[in-house]
Amino acid sequence: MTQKGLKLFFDDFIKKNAIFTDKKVLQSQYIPESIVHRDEQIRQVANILAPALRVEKPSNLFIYGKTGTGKTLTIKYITNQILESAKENNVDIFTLYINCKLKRIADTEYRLIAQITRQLGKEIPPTGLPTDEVYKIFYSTLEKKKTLLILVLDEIDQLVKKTGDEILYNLTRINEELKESQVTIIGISNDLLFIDHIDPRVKSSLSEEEIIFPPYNALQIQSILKERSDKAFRKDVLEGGVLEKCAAYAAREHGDARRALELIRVAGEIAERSSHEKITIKHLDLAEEKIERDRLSDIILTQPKQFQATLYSIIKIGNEKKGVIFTGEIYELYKSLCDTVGLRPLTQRRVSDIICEMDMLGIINASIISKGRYGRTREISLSVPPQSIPVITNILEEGLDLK
DNA sequence: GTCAATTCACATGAAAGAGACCACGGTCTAGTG
DNA sequence: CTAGACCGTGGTCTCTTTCATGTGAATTGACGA
Repeated sequence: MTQKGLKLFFDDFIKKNAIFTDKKVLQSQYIPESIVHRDEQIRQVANILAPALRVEKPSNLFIYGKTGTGKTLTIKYITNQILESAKENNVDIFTLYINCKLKRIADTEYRLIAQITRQLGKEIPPTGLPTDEVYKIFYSTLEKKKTLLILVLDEIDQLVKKTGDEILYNLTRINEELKESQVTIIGISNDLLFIDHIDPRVKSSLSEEEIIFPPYNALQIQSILKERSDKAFRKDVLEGGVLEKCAAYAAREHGDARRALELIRVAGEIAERSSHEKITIKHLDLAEEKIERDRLSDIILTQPKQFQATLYSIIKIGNEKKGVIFTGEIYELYKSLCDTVGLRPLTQRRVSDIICEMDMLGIINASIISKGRYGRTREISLSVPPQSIPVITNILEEGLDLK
């Protein structure tokens, strides 16, 4: 494209009838003015948190629900509202929202406490201090504030899975240590069985109240999509059936509204880029493919070489022989691959874990089977759509310098 | 034929080590008046 | 005399290894009918 051509391109871009009117409505951080299909949950949460406005400590609260069922959205919405009323009535409330899954921010005990303290306005070095020192600093800054802190810990199950439930025990004991301030904890978890796996003492004090967010059904997702897309898109850009199909996709995945919104947004982007005036079902299919592909290459690129080598081995074996693959085969190929690439091979123990991680990430399907006399192993198959395999192979070969 | 013991090929768990990163306090060094 | 460089100690964090233990059904082999 010449430079003059570029100017034309941009001019053209502006003139063209944009598909979006307000794209951010479809992004996951967006908080709408009203939340549909969650009246009951909102009422319950509001009831539980309302005492805060009278400076009484609300009960700790635990919220369960699969991804994309509006947990985070609802909590953010309600805490915002509470803050507003608190401001009007001159009540001293502080709310903090922390996502425990964020890497290098709040995914260990130290980091979580440090992050909370930072948000309270006290700088804490990212490492180097003993953990109980950080606790002390946290207590004293909170004590100085003399406030009621509502602490929202999103994806708390991830944190506990990684670091153990000691941290929860410490958190629930905060109030015993504090005189001037109080803390209410709201835990949000995707894992419905999570609470059964933690220490009973912690359990009783942490989940004084429990609320479950059920998945949306296809109809509900449809109306959510309808409402958002009315704001996000220019009128009549959605071809008939697109919304319905999009909702159906998402309902299939345990009613994940976030996914549905992402899907329709990406479909819109694809349509816009290919200068279509309307979003069709074809765009939707393309969008689904693109999302999956982006997700995969994102995962692969951010993983260490060892992970890539293992995945490459799996793909290679999968190409050569149809059907299922076993851990032993992968490890053998992986070892020789390390030899050719000049990588120090990891132990089988570690590779076994890597395979398990891949399963979690949804790149492969692994299930443990026993072949009786012939041992016990994982039965592995790729769960990547076949058309993506060449793309992935390319990425891997590049990452591993195999060309 | 039946049934318990054996056996395979890993899975899974726990603990601990290596190496990167970092804060803190003490000591050394060079520059300044 | 003092600010800044430098060093040692002690801490966290991630990735990994080492060692130990667990596991489920095909196979084996003893046993009795």
